Amino acid sequence: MVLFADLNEQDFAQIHTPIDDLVFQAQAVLYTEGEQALGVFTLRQGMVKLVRSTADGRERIVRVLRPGDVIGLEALATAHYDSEAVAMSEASVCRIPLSVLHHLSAHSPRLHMRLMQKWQQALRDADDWLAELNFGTARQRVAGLALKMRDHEQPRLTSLFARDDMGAMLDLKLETVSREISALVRDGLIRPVDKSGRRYEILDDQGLQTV
Amino acid sequence: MVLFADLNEQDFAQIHTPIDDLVFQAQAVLYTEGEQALGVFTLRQGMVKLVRSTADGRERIVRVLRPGDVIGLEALATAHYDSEAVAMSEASVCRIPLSVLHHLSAHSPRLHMRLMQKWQQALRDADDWLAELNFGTARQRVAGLALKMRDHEQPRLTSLFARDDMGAMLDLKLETVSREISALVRDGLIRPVDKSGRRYEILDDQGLQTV
DNA sequence: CGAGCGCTTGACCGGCGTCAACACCCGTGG
DNA sequence: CCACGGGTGTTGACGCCGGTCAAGCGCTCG
Repeated sequence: MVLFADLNEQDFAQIHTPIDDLVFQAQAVLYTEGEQALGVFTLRQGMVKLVRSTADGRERIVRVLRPGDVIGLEALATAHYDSEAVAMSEASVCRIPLSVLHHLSAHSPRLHMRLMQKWQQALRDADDWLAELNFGTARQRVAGLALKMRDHEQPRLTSLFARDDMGAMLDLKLETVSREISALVRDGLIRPVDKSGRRYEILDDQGLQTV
Repeated sequence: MVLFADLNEQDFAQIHTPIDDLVFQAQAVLYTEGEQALGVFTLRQGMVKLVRSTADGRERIVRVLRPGDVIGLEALATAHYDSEAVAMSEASVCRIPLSVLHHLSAHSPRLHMRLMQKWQQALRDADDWLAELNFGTARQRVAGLALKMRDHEQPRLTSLFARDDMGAMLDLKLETVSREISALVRDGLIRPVDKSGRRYEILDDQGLQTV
């Protein structure tokens, strides 16, 4: 598993509470902003978006989590979730009770280390979203998102999202997103591989970076 | 201190490496992006900005740290800094060697808890900057920054920054920042308290939130 | 086959960027 | 003491990028 990969037998023996395997449908809500936390999730398959509502009611996607990421880490510190988590596709997760993590992080240096890496990665991701995807022209943002969402196994392919979701990630309107994607296709930087508008092939990643 | 507030004698006895008190002048660089990390800093006085450079050379301020915040937490996980840290005013800090934190976080549950709270706070801050300050119109962003930078002791007062720094925080040009501040003053929401353009009094915080 | 949803495209307009001039503060030197 | 110069903030004119409103297209599903 994501967090337990390098635990030894002694560590596992300390886990007395069951760890659930769960599957959420697309659009299902894992938890809501401010909700009392039961546990932390690790993501095995699918994608999950973290959504925040501003004081005046607008919704903002602050990050997208992919397989291997931890969902709701903040619950470890406060027992509440800071944002809403919504499955963007069918998502299979493990739910790990807070008690298990609190106990193990104090008694297993291996899990302790692993958790710290996850904190660091989450913070780095958050800063990346701000510095790379929410900075500059609409063209630059869309190009940046296409690069960030490259497939790990097949780096020539990338996954985009519903246009209004992309708008909420990049602080653009969905029409602008659509226009910029069309422009990237027209300029020969990417090419759609299906008719859904979600999967694209990257033809010129050098060009995408220097847009 | 920020991290050591609730340690007991036994914990302190485990600290064998000196912890330096340092003072940085305004504009001084605490560390640079990617640099090998010597330690983690806690901020006692002053303000520090975290700056990232994008692939194409633009500079982006991802967060501003204030007294009580930890600078360079990511070094705990990777021994490298993810961004550049620059003092915005004279800043006094403590530098805590990585070895001290690694040792204590494994042997003192109190520091362990404290560190986790700092990770959570840093992540929440990062998401706040994205969701509240980099979303919506120029007016909303400037108003949001004024609210976020309120003085803790005197909530009617707020500290702004050099206009180009504010631009790098909000993804606006400095002229736009200047115009929007002038507009907020003209509309009676804030009022300058000195001639430097840095300190303002908040006259209508309800109005600022609902801009 | 029609209804509905999401994506695309067009026309128009407003907000923000660009370029420029100017005001103000402060330190320096005649 | 005042003149000068540089740095920073403000304000104006104008153009372009992206938002708004609307129409149209293609896919999916009933």
